[in-house]
Amino acid sequence: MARRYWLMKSEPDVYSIDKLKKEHECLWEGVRNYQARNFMQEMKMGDEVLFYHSNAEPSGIAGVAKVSHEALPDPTQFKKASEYFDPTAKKDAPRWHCVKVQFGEKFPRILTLNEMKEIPHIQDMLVLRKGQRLSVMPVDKVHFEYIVELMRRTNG
DNA sequence: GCCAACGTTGGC
DNA sequence: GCCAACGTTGGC
Repeated sequence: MARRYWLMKSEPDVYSIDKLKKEHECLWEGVRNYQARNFMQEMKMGDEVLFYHSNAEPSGIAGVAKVSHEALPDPTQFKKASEYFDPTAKKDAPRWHCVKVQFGEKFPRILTLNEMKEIPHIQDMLVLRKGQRLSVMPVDKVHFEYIVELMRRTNG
């Protein structure tokens, strides 16, 4: 199956692209939405990810990451002390799964949500749909490539 | 901090 | 199965 493309949101106060760059790889734990979880379960090694900073100043796409491990049970669902603890999850029947992602590149600047709204070529992106609150969602290849190219040209 | 747009829960 | 209440997300 062909490589797929995704967008994953993270609040930079919680986990930013700089932190991923430093740690090289991370487990995308804490997703507690079934639709988002299901998308992570579809992810394959090597799939590419737009790393989106949400609830940020400004919000927007901060860079690119790559799926480095396919979905596995989210360990935080079993940890009582975790804010992501889920008492209904059982070890032999985990409810939440998450992938690992690996740092790809950090854009020279954030491609802000406001800018994205002004780019005619990418208006079909799910992330721009009003009321779209998913934290993990698919992205069309053409949109992914358009954004990456745009930000690479932006350097100067 | 506000609040719209969702998703989830639970009473019936 | 309906739907009101509640919780969460995330832009603003």
